Amino acid sequence: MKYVEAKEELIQAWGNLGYSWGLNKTMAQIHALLMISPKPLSTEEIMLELSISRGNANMNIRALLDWGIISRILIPGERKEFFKSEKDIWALARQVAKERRKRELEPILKVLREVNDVQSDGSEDTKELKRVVKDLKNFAEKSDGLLETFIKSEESWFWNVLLKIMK
Amino acid sequence: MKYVEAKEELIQAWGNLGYSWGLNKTMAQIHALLMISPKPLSTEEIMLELSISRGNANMNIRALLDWGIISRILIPGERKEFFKSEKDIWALARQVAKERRKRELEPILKVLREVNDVQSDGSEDTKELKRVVKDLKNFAEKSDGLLETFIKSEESWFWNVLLKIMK
DNA sequence: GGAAACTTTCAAAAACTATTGAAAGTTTAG
DNA sequence: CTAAACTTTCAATAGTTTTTGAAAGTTTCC
Repeated sequence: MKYVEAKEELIQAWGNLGYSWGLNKTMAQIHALLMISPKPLSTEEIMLELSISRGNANMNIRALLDWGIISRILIPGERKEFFKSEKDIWALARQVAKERRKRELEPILKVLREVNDVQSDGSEDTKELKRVVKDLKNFAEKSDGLLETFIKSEESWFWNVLLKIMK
Repeated sequence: MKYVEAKEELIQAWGNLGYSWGLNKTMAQIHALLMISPKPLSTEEIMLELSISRGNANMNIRALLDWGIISRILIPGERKEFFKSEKDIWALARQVAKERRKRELEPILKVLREVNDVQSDGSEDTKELKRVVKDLKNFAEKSDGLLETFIKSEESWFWNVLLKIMK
């Protein structure tokens, strides 16, 4: 397989995966492009490589900065801003986990805690609801704890533990 | 908090979480409704409770069946079909993990394996690409293994192991 | 100051996804 | 066989998200 072909396939595939991680398509593609680029790229270069508009590039670059998975680079003697991606996939995964925890898990935990003290009127419906909420809450809290551990962990330590589990 | 209020909040919140797990909004809401219902519901009842159309109800029920997270129930003496959800959240999480592994992780692994044998022409770009692909592949394969273990594991065993990790 | 280089914004357009509901299809009971 | 009960389909519509690009804003340099 040729370089250009491989590059395109990879951007495509990473775009899809990023999408299922909660980024949007363009965000994920910009990230993929920066991942495989040996040097930082400017907005201009990103627009050109991915054939996207200036506005689109700008917005998604900002979103990536916001998620903390790419960073702004100032090159001496250049007026443009350049961007580079965190190349360590482990760090990236941790960052994504952190964002998603904040954006997704925390809101549902809040609701579960509220709903938890629904008035029990003794009916089947209420009983079932209470049971389900209890289970969900338990599950969500355990997941939250696990995520927290993951986010704070060291790569080698984590994989070693998992290796043991997977045996 | 009153029952009806709690029910609505929960359907809403579960709808959002389901969405971030890869279901769509209505799918997730139908699932939430079935989760908290003590008895199986018919399409009619689902339509009514969620104020959605027949077609929409039908399609999303089918999608849930497809994901394997709800099941069809035949009640003797009734001609309608009824549906109930898997109530064990652990089993549900495992099922979702299984589907997403199939839908998301497998395709990218395939691409990574293909892209892996790009011709190295000695340039910086090619070197960087190879490096990134190697890392991604390593990460994706480890994740795949972990997911596999999770999908096949027993609840109590899994949480016990994780509890130990999290200390 | 003012012009060039660059970044940000945002309303409009395009692309994509979800929903409706009526019609067609299927199954069951008598 | 036929009517009633129920399920499925799908073209049209509604709703949401993404993208565009031109204009406005900002920074830098002489």
